[in-house]
Amino acid sequence: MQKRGQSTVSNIYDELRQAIAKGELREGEQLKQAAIGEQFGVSKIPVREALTMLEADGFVTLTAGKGATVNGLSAAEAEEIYLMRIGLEPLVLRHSLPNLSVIGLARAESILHTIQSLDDITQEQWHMLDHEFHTTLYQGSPHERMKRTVKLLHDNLARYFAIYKSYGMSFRTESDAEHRQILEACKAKDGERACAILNQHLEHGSRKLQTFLQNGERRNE
Amino acid sequence: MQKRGQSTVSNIYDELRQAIAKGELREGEQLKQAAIGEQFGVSKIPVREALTMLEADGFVTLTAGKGATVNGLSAAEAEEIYLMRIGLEPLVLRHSLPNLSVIGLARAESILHTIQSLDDITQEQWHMLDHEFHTTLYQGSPHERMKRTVKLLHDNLARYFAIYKSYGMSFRTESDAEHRQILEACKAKDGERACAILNQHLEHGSRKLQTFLQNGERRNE
DNA sequence: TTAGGTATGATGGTATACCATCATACTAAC
DNA sequence: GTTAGTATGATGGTATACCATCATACCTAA
Repeated sequence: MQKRGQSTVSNIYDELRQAIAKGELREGEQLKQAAIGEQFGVSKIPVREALTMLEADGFVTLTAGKGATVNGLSAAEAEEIYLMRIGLEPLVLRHSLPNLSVIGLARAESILHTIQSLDDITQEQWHMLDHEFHTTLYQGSPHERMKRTVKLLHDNLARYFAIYKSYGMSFRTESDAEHRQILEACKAKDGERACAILNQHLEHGSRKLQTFLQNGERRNE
Repeated sequence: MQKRGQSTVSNIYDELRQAIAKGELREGEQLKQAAIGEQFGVSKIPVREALTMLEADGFVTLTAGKGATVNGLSAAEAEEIYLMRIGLEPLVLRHSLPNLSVIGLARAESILHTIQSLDDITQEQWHMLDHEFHTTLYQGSPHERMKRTVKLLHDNLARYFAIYKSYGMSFRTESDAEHRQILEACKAKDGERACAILNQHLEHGSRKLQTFLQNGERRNE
């Protein structure tokens, strides 16, 4: 029953979350406890706990007597998530910067290199590396709660990135350029500047996503 | 967070959260599922779900094989919560302001009157009214996710306010004065100014709480 | 033919039961 | 007397079982 180290519940949680992020589970789809339990070879109990956690994290909605349904996506929600990122991430970065080690900066740099060296990169990979880059810069911050919230926001955004065939190469190059600028400011320990660019970076990301959400070609439908 | 009707689970969740907020359950205390279940006349299953939610909301920690323990309080966490409020609430207020109805403003004003008219007010009452005031001003915002997060932050802060015999009348009067200034700026639809004062208001709140956490007299211990 | 009601099946919610694990205490041996 | 090992009880985790509720489809009656 017990998979080494990881608990049953978090396994189910991870699998379901990935399935939702990848769009394998469509919006509005009902998640049936018995079916999921059978799929994982467990009973409904751990499934219910995983669903409860998914609700807390904003991926599904539990309605009494009707079970869990996958939350829908909307341009408004995407904008809101970016707004929260704008509110929180510059603060995290600013508090992280003084404690950011040379090693951390080097790791961030290597992530940027990885992104640029990979010519043919999937949307998923790119988004993961993007997340990794930001997270690395935040590692100096002692604010675990904020970082957890930020991670959740990134995870929720992943769904939006996933539903597009191509997110536009132009966006990526612009984004990567901003990443580099942020990194340079961090190296120079210029918190003011780093935050300003990060802010801009997020504003740009938000706007780009909005235009895609209005004009872009959906992957599923 | 979780509404899910007035189900058994949310009842347990609410009761436990209140008990934690009031300090009836001390930090580090182990929450035994069987005992809680018996107390509510239910089995462990709904209790476990309530505990899962409490963990998601930051009140307890679930460790595999050891159950749930009440999270500790720390000056660092209090500061972090205020930092998140500073990051988020001005944004919410700014987006709420254009949609804020006259009725909403009137309600906020009446809350201020209530606070000032009540001479002998408990810490709990004051904190609830404070929360109510802020929430009312945010009601014009369409950003449900942000508002949910902000509410969580307020709820977590409630624990810190609860552990002190008196939170200091001087703080309250200063805070109330700032409330009024915020309200006036909102009435004038001056978002810039309202946000600036709100920011200051939160900074002050954070600093006051910090000094109390370092010097204040604990209620329990 | 249509509408309404009932029956049946599916699904969610919760209690009971069982097992694994951890902590604690007691006993035995050095 | 102290320490280590084992046994027992407490507790958490999960499966099974049962019940309530909701949806759907079929049947009956107007």
